[in-house]
Amino acid sequence: MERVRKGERRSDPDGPRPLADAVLRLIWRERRISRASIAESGGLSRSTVSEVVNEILPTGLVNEVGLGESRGGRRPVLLEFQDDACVILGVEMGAAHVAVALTDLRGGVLAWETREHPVRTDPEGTRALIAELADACLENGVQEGRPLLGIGVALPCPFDPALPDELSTIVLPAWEGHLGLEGVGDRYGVPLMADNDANLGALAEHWWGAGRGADDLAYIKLATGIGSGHIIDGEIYRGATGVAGEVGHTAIDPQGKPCICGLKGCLVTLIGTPALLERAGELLSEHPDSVLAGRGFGIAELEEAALAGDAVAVEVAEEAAGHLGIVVAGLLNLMNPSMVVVGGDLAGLGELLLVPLRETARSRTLVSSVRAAEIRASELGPKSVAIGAATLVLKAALNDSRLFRAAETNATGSVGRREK
Amino acid sequence: MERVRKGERRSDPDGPRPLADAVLRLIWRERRISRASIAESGGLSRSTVSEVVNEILPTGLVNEVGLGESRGGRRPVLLEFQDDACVILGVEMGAAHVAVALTDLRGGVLAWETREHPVRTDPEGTRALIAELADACLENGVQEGRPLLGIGVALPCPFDPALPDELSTIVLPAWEGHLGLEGVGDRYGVPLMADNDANLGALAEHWWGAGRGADDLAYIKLATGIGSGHIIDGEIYRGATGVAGEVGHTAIDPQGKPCICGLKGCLVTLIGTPALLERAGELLSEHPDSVLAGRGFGIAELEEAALAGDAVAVEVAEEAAGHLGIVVAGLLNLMNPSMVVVGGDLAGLGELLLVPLRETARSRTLVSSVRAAEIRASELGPKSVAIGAATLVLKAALNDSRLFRAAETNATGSVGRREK
DNA sequence: AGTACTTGATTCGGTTACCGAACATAGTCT
DNA sequence: AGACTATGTTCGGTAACCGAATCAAGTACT
Repeated sequence: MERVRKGERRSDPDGPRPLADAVLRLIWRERRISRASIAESGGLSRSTVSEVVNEILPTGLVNEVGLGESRGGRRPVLLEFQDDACVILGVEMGAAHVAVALTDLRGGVLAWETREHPVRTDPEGTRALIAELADACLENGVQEGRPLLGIGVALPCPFDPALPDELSTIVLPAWEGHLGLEGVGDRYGVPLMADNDANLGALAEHWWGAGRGADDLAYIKLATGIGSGHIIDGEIYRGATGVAGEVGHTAIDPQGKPCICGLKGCLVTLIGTPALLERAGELLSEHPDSVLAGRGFGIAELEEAALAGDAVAVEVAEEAAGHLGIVVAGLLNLMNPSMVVVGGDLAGLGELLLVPLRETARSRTLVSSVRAAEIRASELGPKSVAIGAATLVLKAALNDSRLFRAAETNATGSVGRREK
Repeated sequence: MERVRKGERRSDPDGPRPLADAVLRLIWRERRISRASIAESGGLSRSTVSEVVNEILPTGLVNEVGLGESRGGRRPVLLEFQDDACVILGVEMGAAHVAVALTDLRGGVLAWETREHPVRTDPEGTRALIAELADACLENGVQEGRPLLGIGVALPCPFDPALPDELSTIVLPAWEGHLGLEGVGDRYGVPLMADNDANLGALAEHWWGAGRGADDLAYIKLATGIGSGHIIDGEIYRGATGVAGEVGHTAIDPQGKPCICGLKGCLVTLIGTPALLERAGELLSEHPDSVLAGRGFGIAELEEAALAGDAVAVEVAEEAAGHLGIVVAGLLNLMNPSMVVVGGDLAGLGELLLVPLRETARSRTLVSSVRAAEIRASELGPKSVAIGAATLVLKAALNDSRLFRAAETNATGSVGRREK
């Protein structure tokens, strides 16, 4: 078990408490653990652990919950992390919808609200909608007195946390380069933090979903656009300017269709949602017996048809898997993750997508350990990005427990909202 | 200026000294700095800095070298890092040659020895050759009494430092999976550490060459094979199993020539050294007036001809740049480094290679900040890998100065060799 | 030149965050 | 019952810092 990183001398009594935070993280990770086990796995003395734990207990994040099994001596007092001590809001801004999840401190979704909205063109309405859905989540999902820890926001565009006020004007021109969500955080008196949607999907799958235990993973989000998020050594990888993961515009076929980006044959022109629907339409002319024939259909219907074994839908999915496999192979060769998680529109197809995807990817990768990387479908499905947004806040609080302390003072008898 | 990471409590008097190491690193980085400036930029008190510096001075790694300019008060005593306090051996094992560099603590090459050798098929002879060249370097390049800090080794195959005894049997079958160089380290009584050659090329360019200041960079090594090394956040990135950077087998043309790896149209089948020579041969039949016509030529002659403006050679280089550009574009989109450094066989062509490379790469990348990544040629040329091997040792010592202390006790009056 | 002020370096006492030893507690094993 | 073992707490000790005071050596103003 890795040693706890010990703290440095503090001059400021309100400063960070590295050791207390490290112990809190350990308890969080183990869920239930005794003081003696903390000392052992953290490389600390029992006296220090006692001291630190007694500092943590009054926060309510950890409780003593009875005794464990004896290992030949006195039975240990079990400490348990209280997953419901706080709640977190995770907001997903899509290109054309908003979703809000309310989670506990273990990634569990307590409430979920989503609505279609022209996010790209209506910043003011989007801000109001986020507040509305957040209120709804807090009213439906919160038990009395549970403080709100913070709000995480997933953005459908590149985002550099180093420059939080510089939003990409390419994807969201109407937003004029700034998010303007400070008001939402102020409304509840909690911190607000943001990141790119694919990054947060990757984070969620790493913490709670298909990617548990994989410290180096790539998450590929298939939708209208195609992006990837990368976890490297357990942390979100953003690249030099925060725009890593623009995997959708990898050129597959130099002679392919022109893309909005100005290039030809980008992955997104082949397997972006519009391309999939168009391809299905093409195939329908040869297969008038398909269940999709003669009616309008969207990606949900296409997915359903594929699962039902419809020849056209299956063909579309297999072609998409082939194209995606080429890019995944390049990704494996270059970055050598231990896992690739596929999320978004087609992830629900499961093995129908994964089998041809794995075959293409593995036939195009060289080194055996690269080929050994697991390729899986998202476990969290459409909620992964919003859950990841909430996880961003949880991660920050576990790294600096002052966020927990700030939230406690914020607990209200009402739904957690604070009238200022 | 970033704060120095303060030390944890030590129970072991021979344990690591994080603060002393951090101060030493700061002095190394600034080269000349006063105690007061260390306190300021490290976020420490002057009293602590005095104490720590007085602990460092007796090691001889840092000396007081006179007074600096007054800033309105007493003139500061300047401390200077002694770049020549130790020497380091950097060994490059290629597929068919061995090179050894002796460097100081600032990446300066004090001696350089290289010889052709069938490394792949002759492990025992290679080990003896490494020892021979190392001896030669120490005899030529070392001033009396300079201790040897350690030996770094660059390997022409994937290497996972977590499993140092499992060598890829694909690239080096005759080595039977283990390096067997412990004897060389023992011979001089110093530690020996290894890594992949492209990783070490990246490290060298990041520390001393074209990549200085770029905390996220990719280094692409063009040779018989093609590999890349990646620096992420200032550290070598190895991926989950230590084989990241297998960029040579990215598929460019699914209908292309078969590659030794079993795929078709890999980058290496288009711009690996043999492919370049073959392509030049093809073009010669149409251009009998080329300076290359009617004689045998290797990559050095091809490079020379291109620099002289020979049409065939220039055409080969430009085609190669185009193929490489496609892969570089994918790399930029995926990993968003701030710089790409091209090293190896063609790097000497300079702008002749870089201009078409930049054009292809930039025309195939989307986000403006990705396109802003600089694409440069290696500054360290053929020595970069061996220098990087030495840098691996330097880096380790700067992270744990006990290595320096161990080396001091090892100083000999002779060439640094120790008869055991 | 003399004086006030500034910056640099050292000394020394104080504080913090840890450890270790001793002890109380509560279990198992024979 | 007695020996032994593991858990948790108390308490004194100490390494690794800081801060204030002091000495040192420069600049700036009068």
